[in-house]
Amino acid sequence: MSAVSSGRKLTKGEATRRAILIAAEQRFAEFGYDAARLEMIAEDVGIRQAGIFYYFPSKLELFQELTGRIHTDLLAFTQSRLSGATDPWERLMLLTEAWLDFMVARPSAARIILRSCANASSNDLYPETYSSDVLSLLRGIIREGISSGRFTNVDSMYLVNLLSGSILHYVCNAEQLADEHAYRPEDPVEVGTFKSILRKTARAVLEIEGR
Amino acid sequence: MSAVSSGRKLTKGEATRRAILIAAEQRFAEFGYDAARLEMIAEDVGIRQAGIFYYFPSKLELFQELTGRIHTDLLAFTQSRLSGATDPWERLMLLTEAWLDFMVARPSAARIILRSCANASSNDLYPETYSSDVLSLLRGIIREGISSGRFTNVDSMYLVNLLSGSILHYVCNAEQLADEHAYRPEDPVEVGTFKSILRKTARAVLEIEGR
DNA sequence: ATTATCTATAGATCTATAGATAATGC
DNA sequence: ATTATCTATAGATCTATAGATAATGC
Repeated sequence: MSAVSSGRKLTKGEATRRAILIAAEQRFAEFGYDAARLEMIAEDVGIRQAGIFYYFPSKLELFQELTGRIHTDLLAFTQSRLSGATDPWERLMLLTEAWLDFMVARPSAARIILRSCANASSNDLYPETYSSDVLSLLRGIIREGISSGRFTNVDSMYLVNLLSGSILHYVCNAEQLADEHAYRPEDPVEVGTFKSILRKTARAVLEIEGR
Repeated sequence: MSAVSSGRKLTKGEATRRAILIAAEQRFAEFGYDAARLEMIAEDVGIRQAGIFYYFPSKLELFQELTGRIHTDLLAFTQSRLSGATDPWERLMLLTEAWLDFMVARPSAARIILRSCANASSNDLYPETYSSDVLSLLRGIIREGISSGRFTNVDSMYLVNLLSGSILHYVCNAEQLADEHAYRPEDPVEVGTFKSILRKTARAVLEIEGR
C-alpha cells in the first residue's frame, strides 16, 4: 500500500517525486516535450537538474509516467461519473461533461493531450494504445445507443473528433484568442454554456431524424 | 512581379527556396518546431544543412515565414469560397467547408496550427495576431446572423472552438486512432459525411429555438 | 545506515558562421 | 560576375553519469 493511498505522511523522497511529476506536467504542457528543460522542472521543485535522475531514469521515462497517469486519471474520473447510468443518452451526456470537467480542472493535461494529437502516429512519446481505453468508453456507449435503436447509425470516429476536439480547443484556446475575445475556460458560467452547446451538438448528430 | 505570379521559369535559387519551405512544412508538422532538425529539411531538399542559411537568416524566421504563408493561404482560400454569398447561413456553411477542405488538402498545415493551439499565449513561435484575421471572418458572419435575427445569440468563441477544434482533430487524429478505427481523412466519402455532421452541429447551435 | 541531493563534467547534439568552391546565366 | 552550395567548425545547449556530501529517520 502506497503512502498516498494509506494516507500516511510522505517521506521527503516521495514528496519530491510527486513534486517533480507536478512540475513536469506544467512544463511539458507549456513548452512541449522537446522545448521543456529538466532545468526548469528542477527549479520549480527546488532541486538541481541532476537530482531528477535519482527518481526517473530519463527525461523520456518521466514523460511517459506522466502521460500514463493522466490517462489513468481521466479513465477513472470518467468511469466514476458514468457509474449507475444505463441509458445511452444519459451516459453520453455524462461522459461529455466528465471530459470537459476534467480538462477544465487540469488544463495542463489538456495541452499535453492536444500536443499528442498533433504528432503523427505512434512514436516513443505517444504509443498508440494510450487513449484507446478512454475512447473505447465513448465507442461502447455509441454502439449501445445504435444497436438499441436510440441513436442514428453514425461512425463513432466523428463523435470522437467533434467532442474531444472541441473540448480540448475550448480549454487550450482561451489565451490564444485576441484580448477582446479572451475568456476564462474555468468560469462556471462559460463551462455551463459550453456544456449545453455540446449537448445540443451530440443530440443533433445522433438523434433519429424526424423523430 | 515575382517569378511565381509572372509564371516565368524559376531560377535555381528560387526553386530551392520553395523546396525548403515545402520540406520545412512537412518536418515542422511531423515533429514540431523544436524536434524538427534543419538537417532533415536540407536532406529532403537535397542540399547540406548550412545551405538553408543562404535563404533564411535563422530557423525561427524560416518557421515564421512558413506559418505566415499558411495563414495567408487559408485566408485567401476562405475568402474566395465566400465571395458572392450574402446569406449568413450560406456564408457560415461555406466557411466551414472551406476550412475543412483546406485542412484536408494540406494536413501539414493543420498539424502546425494544432501545435500552435497547444502553446500558451503569444511567444516567438506564435504571435497572437496570427489567426485573428481568419477568425474574424467567422466572427463577422456570426455577428451578421445574430443582428439580422437569423441566428440565436451565441458567443462566437463557442463556434470557433467547436468548428476549428473538430476540423483540426478530424484531419490530425486519423493515424492516432487504433488500427481498427483508422480512416483516411482525405477520402471524399468521409469528408462528405463529416461536412454534413458539421452542418448539423452549426444549425443545432445557432438556429432560433422552436422556429 | 540509508536516503536524498549536490558539484562537476563528459558526451552528444544542433544552430549558425566563415571562408572556399562550384554552378549559373547574361 | 553573380549566385548557389559545400566543408569545417565554433559556440551554445542539454541530458545523463560519477562521485562527493548532506539530510533523514529508525
